[in-house]
Amino acid sequence: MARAVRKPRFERQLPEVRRQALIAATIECLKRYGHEGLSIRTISAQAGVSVGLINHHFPNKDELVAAAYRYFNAELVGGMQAAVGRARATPQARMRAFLNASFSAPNLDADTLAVWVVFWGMYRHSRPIQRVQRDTYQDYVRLVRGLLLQLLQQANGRRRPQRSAAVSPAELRRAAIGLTALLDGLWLEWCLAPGTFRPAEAVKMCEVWISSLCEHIAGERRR
Amino acid sequence: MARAVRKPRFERQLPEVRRQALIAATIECLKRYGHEGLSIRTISAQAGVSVGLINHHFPNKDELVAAAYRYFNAELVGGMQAAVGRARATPQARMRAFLNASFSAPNLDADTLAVWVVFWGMYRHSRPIQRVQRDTYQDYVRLVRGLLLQLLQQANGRRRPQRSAAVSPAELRRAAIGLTALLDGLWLEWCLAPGTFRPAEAVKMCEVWISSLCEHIAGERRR
DNA sequence: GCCGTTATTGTACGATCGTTCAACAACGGC
DNA sequence: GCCGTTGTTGAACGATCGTACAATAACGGC
Repeated sequence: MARAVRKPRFERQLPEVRRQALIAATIECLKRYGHEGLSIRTISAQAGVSVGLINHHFPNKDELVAAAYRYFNAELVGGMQAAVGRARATPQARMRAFLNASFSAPNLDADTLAVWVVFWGMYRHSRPIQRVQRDTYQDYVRLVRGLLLQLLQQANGRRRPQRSAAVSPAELRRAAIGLTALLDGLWLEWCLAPGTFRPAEAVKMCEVWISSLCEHIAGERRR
Repeated sequence: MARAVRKPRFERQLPEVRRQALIAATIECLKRYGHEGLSIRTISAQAGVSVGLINHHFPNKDELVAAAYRYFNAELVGGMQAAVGRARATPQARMRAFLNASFSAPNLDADTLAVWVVFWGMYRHSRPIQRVQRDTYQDYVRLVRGLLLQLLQQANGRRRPQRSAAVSPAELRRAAIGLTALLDGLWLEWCLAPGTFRPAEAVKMCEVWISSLCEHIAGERRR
């Protein structure tokens, strides 16, 4: 009888790989069990490792959660940037790609909202979470402002082709605030009650809002 | 020497009074410590009572938290209705009162947002919280739709005074979805970063959005 | 095939959690 | 002033939490 091949009790992984697996397990636990899923034992069971391993790769639980938050943020912003990058190079097409990505999976999902909400709930009392927020939020703001700036400059240029198509920082600021609010609000509403409207309606509402914004700014300029 | 007046070790309260005090303490703990403030010991300390008293007035912690959520919701909706009730009886004045109340204390407050966020985080996994949400959210929706209906009917009536000023349910539905989204989004943004714009700007943005909505609907009708 | 490195395990510890419950005491009724 | 009702206390319980740590074993280098 051939000697049985002894199966290893566990498999060693590169720290980088294991860290990422633990981060993924953390997010999965948040989706499944909400805030109560954020325990060392729940996460390690989800990842298929022992309780002690987490503290070998992360100094403590807060840092693991912060790393998961960082990854979650990066996934969102990265997905958005990629969607915009795949679109045609016109301001309209880029903005439409951004809106479509905002109102489709994996962003438009009740599980995803649940994860965000738990992270937000920690924001005020967790230093690591605050650090991640500060680092990553700027990327998102830059993306939105960039898309809006292109659109507004074009709208200005069409109305006043002979002059500079500059858009004032104040105008851009207000436009970004408004669009972000409408976007987040619609996204929130849909995730909380998915049946009440279709994602395409949300995209349409944002586009209507943007176009009326372009007209308004151009109108102000002509005075 | 006069006999010292023995000070009572504690004061008995009517169950109604004590329950309300425990609810207030729960909300206060949420404001101060976030999700981690939601422990029996933290809450009882905040209320100045012993750990055992909570389970004398509430069957368990979840029911106390749900009662706090119910109270928090009722405070919001009640405050809004009162603000609208104090306004002049014109649709514009009522809507403006609603918007002003939305973008001022106690609603527009980072502490308040923190409390909401913790409640939202429990929504998917706590039956009692779901029950409260179902009971109270309808009141808010009814208020917003009522205010919008008045405005839209008036806008319709002015454009077509000779005919019925009816507003289709589909139009009202879309209007309510959009206004709620813009409102919530702006409210969220302000609470997260209070410095970026003034509350009055938020009110103005909502009013601009509503007026363009009125024009749009009236325009559709004229075709 | 042995060895050193280190990823991994699993027990153990102290703290804190929600809940229970017997004892206590405040206060109204008489 | 005594009594019954019951709001209130605080110790105790078992469960679960995050973390520490010594033992283990997988795997690459030689």
